[in-house]
Amino acid sequence: MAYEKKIPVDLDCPLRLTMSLIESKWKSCILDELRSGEPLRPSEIHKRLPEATPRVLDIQLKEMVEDGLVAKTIYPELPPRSEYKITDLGMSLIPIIDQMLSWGREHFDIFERKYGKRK
Amino acid sequence: MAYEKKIPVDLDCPLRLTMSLIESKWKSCILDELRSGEPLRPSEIHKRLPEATPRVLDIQLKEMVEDGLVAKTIYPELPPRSEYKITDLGMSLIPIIDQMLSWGREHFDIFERKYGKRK
DNA sequence: TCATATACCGAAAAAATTTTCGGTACTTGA
DNA sequence: TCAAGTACCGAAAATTTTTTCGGTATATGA
Repeated sequence: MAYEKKIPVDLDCPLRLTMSLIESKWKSCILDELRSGEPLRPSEIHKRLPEATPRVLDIQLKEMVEDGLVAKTIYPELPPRSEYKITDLGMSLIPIIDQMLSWGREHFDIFERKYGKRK
Repeated sequence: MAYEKKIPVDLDCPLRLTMSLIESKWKSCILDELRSGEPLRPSEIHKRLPEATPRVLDIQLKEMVEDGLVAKTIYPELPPRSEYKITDLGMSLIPIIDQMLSWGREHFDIFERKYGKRK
């Protein structure tokens, strides 16, 4: 396989288990994009997260499918079409995503002051 | 400086801002250990998180101090003594830690079945 | 015909993170 | 005297994650 984590998830501690499912660079954002329940094509996800390379989205979506957070449907069409849809398990993480979103919005100014505007 | 992140926190998106403060390997666990408000010495934190090397705890605590999640007190004694205490800002992340803890406990069995017991 | 788009994958490079090891300096207890 | 503990830091190695680049295959529209 092209790319594989040594240990898929961390089973030692419930906190690290949860973290290991969402801690890589774009997974939490992908969950947020899929939260409506509407299935999205990879190119559409890339349009919504343009700073992520298509390759890394591909890799992380694959892991999320493996972990059961997202379901993939491949349509045997040409040109190829596939869709990713959040699962019930993935949806159960949305309250955590929500809390992180509102924490980030609430405390944004502290870090903007501290580390300055970027871009 | 010995070790420094290129970009301390990610200011582009509130979700990634929050994630960037806690996503490295032991930060969420450190917050959980400090949540009582009781200051802990580095050696004590290491005792509670024995799988983390003292070096990585040292590095991550330093970043957490820099980010304002933890406060450090150095006592000018010999042998040296220092203590880390969670700040109000760090404490405001505890509800997120709690949700991740209970999510992990709730869904532990799925991943144990899937990826097997380790250790 | 030819560029573009679709989805995906391999391989290598680059970057980031963590581990390992050793060293500082001083104390206490065996 | 000597091992162990305290906190910390530098440097290099190892590992993990992300980026970059190119390639597969086919269809559509200019």
